[in-house]
Amino acid sequence: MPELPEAERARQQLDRVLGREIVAVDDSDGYVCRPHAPGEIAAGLVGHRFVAAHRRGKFLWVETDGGPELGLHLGMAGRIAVDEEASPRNWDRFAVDFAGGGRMALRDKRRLGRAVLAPDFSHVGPDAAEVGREEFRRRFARSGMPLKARLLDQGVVAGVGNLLADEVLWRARMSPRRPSDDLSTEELDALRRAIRAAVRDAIRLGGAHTGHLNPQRVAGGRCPRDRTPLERATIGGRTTYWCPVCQA
DNA sequence: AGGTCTGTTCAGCT
DNA sequence: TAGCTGAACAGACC
Repeated sequence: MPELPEAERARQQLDRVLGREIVAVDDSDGYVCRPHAPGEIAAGLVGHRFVAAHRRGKFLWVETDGGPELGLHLGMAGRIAVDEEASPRNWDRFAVDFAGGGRMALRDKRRLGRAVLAPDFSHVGPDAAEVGREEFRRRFARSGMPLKARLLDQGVVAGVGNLLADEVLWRARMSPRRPSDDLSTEELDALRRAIRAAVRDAIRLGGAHTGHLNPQRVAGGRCPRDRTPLERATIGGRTTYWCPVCQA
């Protein structure tokens, strides 16, 4: 389940194909490549070269030399495979072939990933690891949604998924149910620091599953701080674990 | 073997 | 319009 750390690893994979000439594109999966008709993405890319790979939150995009940008999203189970053998069961939902035989593929069992030409990121918030203090204060507290739901909204701050959200709230010692417009300026700053620390650690340690709380996100799980049995509920539409004592 | 769960995004509803 | 619900995907797991 890719979150920001996994998306960053994917971006680093895309760095490996910069400069290569695109000779063919498989955009035949009409669901992953929606709203494009088969052949549309290919027509936009063939003959060009990728020149830079970018990421904001979980959204990836690749610049080309004068052609349109290619947007990529890993969905829930996707990854970027560079110069790997084609997968035996057709899990390559989108692929680009380069001159000389190299290949870049969006490998995604679930088909929840996306490939799109000229992606629009106007509705995507600033990257969770980069967002500044003033901007975070301004954006985050504009709604009374529960903290958990607000963290998951990629239009507010981009890159926090379900596991990372629980980790952030545990670090910040805040209840996932608390209304977001209830936080003081000091608490908003503390929440932002928890986001940046959790994201930074997750990137360093290799993924969103590496947090302190994550091993306890199971039946019978306990708070890593005070050993209290964790609460479990659906908040913001997602399974949420938290400590009822230290996250009051 | 069938039912439930998984997570993200988006459409559609109130 | 803010906020919630369910659809979409298809495999993992019990």
